[in-house]
Amino acid sequence: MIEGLSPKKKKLLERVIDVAEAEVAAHGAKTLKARDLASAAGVALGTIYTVVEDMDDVVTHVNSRTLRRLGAALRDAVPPDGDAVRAMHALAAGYVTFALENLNLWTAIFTQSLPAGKDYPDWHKADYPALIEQIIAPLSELRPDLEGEALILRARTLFASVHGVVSMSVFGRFVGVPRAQLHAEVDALVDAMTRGLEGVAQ
Amino acid sequence: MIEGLSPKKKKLLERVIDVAEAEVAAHGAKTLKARDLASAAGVALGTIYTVVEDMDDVVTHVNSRTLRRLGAALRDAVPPDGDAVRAMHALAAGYVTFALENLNLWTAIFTQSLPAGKDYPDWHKADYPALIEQIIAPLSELRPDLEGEALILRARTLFASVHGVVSMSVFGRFVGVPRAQLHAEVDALVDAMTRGLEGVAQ
DNA sequence: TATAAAAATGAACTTTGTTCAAAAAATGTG
DNA sequence: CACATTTTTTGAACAAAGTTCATTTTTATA
Repeated sequence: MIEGLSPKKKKLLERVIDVAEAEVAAHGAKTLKARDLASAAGVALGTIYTVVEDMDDVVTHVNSRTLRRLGAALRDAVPPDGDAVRAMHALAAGYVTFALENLNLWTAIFTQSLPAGKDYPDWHKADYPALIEQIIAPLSELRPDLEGEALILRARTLFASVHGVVSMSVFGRFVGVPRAQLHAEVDALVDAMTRGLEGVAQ
Repeated sequence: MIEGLSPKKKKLLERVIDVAEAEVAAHGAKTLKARDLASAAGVALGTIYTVVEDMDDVVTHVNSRTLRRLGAALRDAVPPDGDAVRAMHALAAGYVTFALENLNLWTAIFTQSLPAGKDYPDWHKADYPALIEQIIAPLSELRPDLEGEALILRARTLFASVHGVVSMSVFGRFVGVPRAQLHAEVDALVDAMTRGLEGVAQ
């Protein structure tokens, strides 16, 4: 990522990501253009290719930033004193709020796709766990019988279901929950999941 | 869509969509190329623009087809004699199976996005309800207290949550449920939602 | 058959990502 | 400091790819 970059190049990379982030936040990842990046960063077209592999790489950097901010938001969301159910609701609400307040950046995370054969770099994958990390503790409390793999698996299901509701709503097409009812419906989902999880065998 | 098209053009449009569908199924929507479409359909480059607005229009046609096939699959999935819980599980399983058996086509539905300002045509939007239509009846049975808007709202939440789990798993990145456990986790989700829905006030 | 309308064509234009030989700047050395 | 060497920057050039449209070809009609 920033491995063997000189301080100067590091600065340039940061500047390029700054500019890209602003553009994605304003208009989405689809309208990112190499020429715009270059001129906004104050360098010639070819120069950005000395700190970045290609345009996907730029978006991946932006997405890593967003994932880290999302991770921090979720860490801050869960109250230190509440019980597990409270924590779950706080996390879900935090996720909804982050998505709504970072619409384009949040969307960019989940709509990028690399050409066949290319894989995401490790430094980017390292940011994925932020999505479910905070869920595991309260879930483990609600389901003391789940451990290790099974616990993580259920945390993933829980996250993905909430993500789906938010995603469908934000996406706007199809049959998403209207924005106004999003928080309420996600709460209902978390309630249902929590109770369901308590009562379900296995 | 096919409004005022001559029989000849209708044939051509069908051929173009056939070719596009095959390409999307094989390699995804990202690699669709106008020149490939034209040569595979046996016409010159410019000719496809006499039956199609642009490349997004082509993908939208393919997606409408897939939505209609998905709708049919879901209609066929629910057993005529089972109870509501059975129906829910059958629908969820049908959705998972369809997604897995139509990976690229199913993905194309949810990853397309039009440039700012453009909206999807009505003939495409008409295919959206297929996603939740079948859910409403069994849900109404499980929640006789929900009617009209509230019932539909909850159906959307239910669909979106299942979709999220499938989507995260198929997407492969992030923290999705491994393919092997997908059916089981979706079942668990539906169980939880069903029980939760039964017990939750409002 | 001659004329008009419809359809098909593909060259040309546009936009965009990416490369790379050349120029410029920075760094090191005697 | 002058020169050589390395590093960095540059932007013209190239390669897709989508889209348009004047021209040609085909079809329909009188």
